[in-house]
Amino acid sequence: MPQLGSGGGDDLGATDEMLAFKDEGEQEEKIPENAFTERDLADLKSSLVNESEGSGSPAAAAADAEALRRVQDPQRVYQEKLPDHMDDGMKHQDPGMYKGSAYSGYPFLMLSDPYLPNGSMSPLSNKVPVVQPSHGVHPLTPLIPYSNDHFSHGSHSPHLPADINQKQGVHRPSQTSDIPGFYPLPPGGVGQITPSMGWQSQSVYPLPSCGFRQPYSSALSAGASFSRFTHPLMLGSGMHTTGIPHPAIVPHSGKQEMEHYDRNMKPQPEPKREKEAKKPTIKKPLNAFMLYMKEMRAKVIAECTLKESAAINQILGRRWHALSREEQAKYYELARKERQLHMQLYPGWSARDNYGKKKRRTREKQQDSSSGKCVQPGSCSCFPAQMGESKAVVVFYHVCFYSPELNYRNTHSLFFSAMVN
DNA sequence: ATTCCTTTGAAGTAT
DNA sequence: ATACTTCAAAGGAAT
Repeated sequence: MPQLGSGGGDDLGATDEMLAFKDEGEQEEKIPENAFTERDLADLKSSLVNESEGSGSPAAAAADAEALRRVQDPQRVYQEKLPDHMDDGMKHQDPGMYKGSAYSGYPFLMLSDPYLPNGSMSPLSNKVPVVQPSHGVHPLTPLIPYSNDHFSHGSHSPHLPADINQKQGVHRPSQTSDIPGFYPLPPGGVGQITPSMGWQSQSVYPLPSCGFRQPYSSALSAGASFSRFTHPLMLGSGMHTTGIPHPAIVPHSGKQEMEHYDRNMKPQPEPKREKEAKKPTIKKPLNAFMLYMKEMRAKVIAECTLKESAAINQILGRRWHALSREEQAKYYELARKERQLHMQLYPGWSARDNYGKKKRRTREKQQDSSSGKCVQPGSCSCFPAQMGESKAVVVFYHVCFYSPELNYRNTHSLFFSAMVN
């Protein structure tokens, strides 16, 4: 049986990479996993103050921008340094977005230019192992679903094809034979989830925020919450087609549909078409960082007075980078299993299925601002021009820059010319 | 009521 | 092959 972390032939895990961030200036010293540094707080609070103090004046706006830049520098530094510290095969994301700002020292005058495909289920779906899927489990705590006990006792299930074709003609990454090992089916098909042993028993999902106000032990709370807390989604439509509720399945678009599902089977006089349109959405499996956030968010909230998720997430991002390889490996492994389980449960599902379900103003903004084609940064055109009786060589630059810190994109044209007789 | 913000990673699309 | 985009969670803030 394939071993965890063997990596051999595991396409799914191929993208699980470790990050080693050990050389980021001030963060060189490793931040203990459970220690919320005062610097985190200070940074965050100062950033919040800076943001809130902004006024409409240009000077203040500049100050805000600078403050924002300072606050976000750590992340940018990480991004910039990422390639230097990636392990083999590490994917580098959005490098361009975080490259040095074009602001500094700009020497020129600038002329601004204005899972349930068709309801079909794989045969696997009726054979969901009892092992709690990671979706339903607080990923950190228990790790229970992924404990060695579960894996080591698993027998290779004949029900699970080594390679699942998820969509017609679409070859998804091969399911490796270790999947059954992760989610073993007890001999004799005992592994089927019964209505009483489904996702309800797991509380991956956050307790009410007030529950985090007290000193918090993730292991304790998560473990203790197994039977006491039920994810709200599970009350409604978070059901797998097998009848197995799964946190990844949520009503298509939030509360309204939730209400629809919550009304305990009351027949809703809806047009058939509308009903079809409201198929529950199968969420993406959580990646390593998301799993980490789920676990650590509560701690961070408990350790500071911050509530804003954006601020919390900044801290979590920094702490994530401060984790050791081993610590991160734990989450990468969890995430890998999440994906594997997700693939088993929703063989035909694709992340694309959820595309376009979020309306984003930023997307529109970006499209607007980039609608005037962003010329290749640094591109230069040089052409002779006729100016009266003289000729001029005009060098024309289009400089396109984008500042992620300021969420500002602009294209500038600049030129200089030399008269040639 | 809806979207934004903010993070990283996976997976999708576009070139 | 590479670059870029979208979404996953969270919840206060902004629209």
